[in-house]
Amino acid sequence: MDWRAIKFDWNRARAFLVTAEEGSLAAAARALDMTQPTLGRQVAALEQEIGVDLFNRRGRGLELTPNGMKLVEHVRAMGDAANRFSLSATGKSDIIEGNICITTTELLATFILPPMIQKLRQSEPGIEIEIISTNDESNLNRREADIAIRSFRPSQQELIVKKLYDVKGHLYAATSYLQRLGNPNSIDELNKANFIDFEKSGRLLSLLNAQGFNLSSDNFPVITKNHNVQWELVKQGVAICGMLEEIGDNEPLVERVVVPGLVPITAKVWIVTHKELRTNRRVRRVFDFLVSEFANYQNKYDRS
Amino acid sequence: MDWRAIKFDWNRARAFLVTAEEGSLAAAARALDMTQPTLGRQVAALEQEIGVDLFNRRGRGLELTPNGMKLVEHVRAMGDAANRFSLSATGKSDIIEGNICITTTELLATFILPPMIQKLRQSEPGIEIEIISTNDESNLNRREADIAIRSFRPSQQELIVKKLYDVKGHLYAATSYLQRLGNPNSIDELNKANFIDFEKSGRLLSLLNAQGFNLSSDNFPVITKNHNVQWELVKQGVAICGMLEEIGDNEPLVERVVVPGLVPITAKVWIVTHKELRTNRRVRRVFDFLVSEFANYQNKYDRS
DNA sequence: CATCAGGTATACATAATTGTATGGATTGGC
DNA sequence: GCCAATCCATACAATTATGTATACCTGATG
Repeated sequence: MDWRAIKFDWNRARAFLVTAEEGSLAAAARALDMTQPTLGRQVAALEQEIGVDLFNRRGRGLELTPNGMKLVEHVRAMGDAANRFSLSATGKSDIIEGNICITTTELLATFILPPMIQKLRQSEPGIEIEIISTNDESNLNRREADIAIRSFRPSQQELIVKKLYDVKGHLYAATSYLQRLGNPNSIDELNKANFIDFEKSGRLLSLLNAQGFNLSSDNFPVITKNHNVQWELVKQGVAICGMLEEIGDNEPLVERVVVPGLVPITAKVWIVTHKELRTNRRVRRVFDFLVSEFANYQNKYDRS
Repeated sequence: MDWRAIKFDWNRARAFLVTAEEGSLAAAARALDMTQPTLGRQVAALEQEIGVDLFNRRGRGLELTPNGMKLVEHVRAMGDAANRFSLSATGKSDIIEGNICITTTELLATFILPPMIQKLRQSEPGIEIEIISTNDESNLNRREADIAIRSFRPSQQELIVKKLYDVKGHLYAATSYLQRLGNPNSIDELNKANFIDFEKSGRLLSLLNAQGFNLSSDNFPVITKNHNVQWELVKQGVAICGMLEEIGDNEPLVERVVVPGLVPITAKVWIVTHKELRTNRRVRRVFDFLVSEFANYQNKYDRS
């Protein structure tokens, strides 16, 4: 067999791929933990090697040429295969030391995960933990994380999913704020209150209106995706927001908003990992640990 | 987007792939024009990076571990994509300078191609030519060559095929050898002659027996795939072999074996290139040049 | 059982790649 | 129309990967 077509520097293909996807050399360099000159040189070397202009240098970032757009398909295929390789390789590794990346919501990352991670670090000092706190869905097939903890069952195939616990939440407000509202005693009275939503589309809005509220966007003067910010605003008496029962009940500055007809918010929390990774000792250790910790957490809370 | 899974050194994946396919680090190094220590270090680094043993070091060569066998599937996919990338990239290149690899039979490479290449080199000094002279079928999809000139239509898809010329051949023998045989005048008399075949399976044998000969393997005391060797043996009066009409007729040491009922050997010669390469200026230049040269060649010979 | 061919691993010098620092250029906002 | 931010290209130093030479190992062969 001959390998003429394979002799080229594959790292240059990688540089091409990431640069094309990220849109600029600088962004690609950040993504790959390299420097912009390095990426620039790799891409330039690839262009010279194959004799094809891949990008048009524009003031702001780079732009794929028509040829580049066709060729990026192939390096994307390489990247997909590289992903599968990496995924499968990690699954077959049996060394316990190393990095584990967990992605979860800001709520869980802030209020629930930290003590668990502390405990895990003590029992497994060789495992380094990286937590990506984002409310965006992440793609485990691309190994954006090893383990995800989400409040929905992911749609992707090839994943292992397990229910962690049933989360229960309520509306909370600062005592001072409720007093200012005149201690509302019905849903109707709450219709003039202010709430904090995650996004303009109004997730909380539609949830509450489904329960008999009659809210409009006027009731949501503050919008932030960041749960911590939400919570601080509520503690300061700015508005009302939803919060996990166990967190809200333990915060002295706030109290549950209790009116007839208002039912608790419930959701399920799932832990997810890629099928391939389940066979990795390190991933399995963390996965099982979290499952067990969340079981303890739920039991402890249910009893109290 | 995150690129955790893609950050690893892709050249190490390439080293893994070629080593697995070739069976040893040394062979892989030869295939990639690198040195064995380099390949060894790359593979070792990959093994350490992913924490998986890919090969068992054995005295003679390396042997894939079970994990390695599974993982090589993915790097093979990377390699296939790399192939497609390379193929497509070369097709989109518009620089005329560079290397072109032509594979053809020993016969054509020795007797017909050289003057054409000489002429091409003069008109296109920027194009470097590499000629692979082998009677084995080569795989253009894997870019073992850019252009192939063969006496059969290749079965592979994605190829561009064009008939170059009709080749005519005869049996030739040294005058001295024919005298020793008593200047045979019939096929029957030739049945006691010696011939030279390409391989043990007996391509020439079956060809001649189909024409009324009654030959066995005893008639083929010398077997060599190498046409040059065949031809030299014939000139020395060792045996009879087939040869292109225009070459044989111009060789004073030999003469056509002419007996009643013996018909010329005919075949078609095809030029082949990959579809993607046809759009490459360099390949197209050489391709078109060869088509035109072979047309001239056939005309010139037909008139004489 | 000795020899030889082919293969792998290591030491060291060399070559190539990478990072740092910096200049120049373009875009978007005020 | 200017300023700030962002990005690309280049010079030089530091790091890293590579090749050469060589020792050592294994399996085939006579």
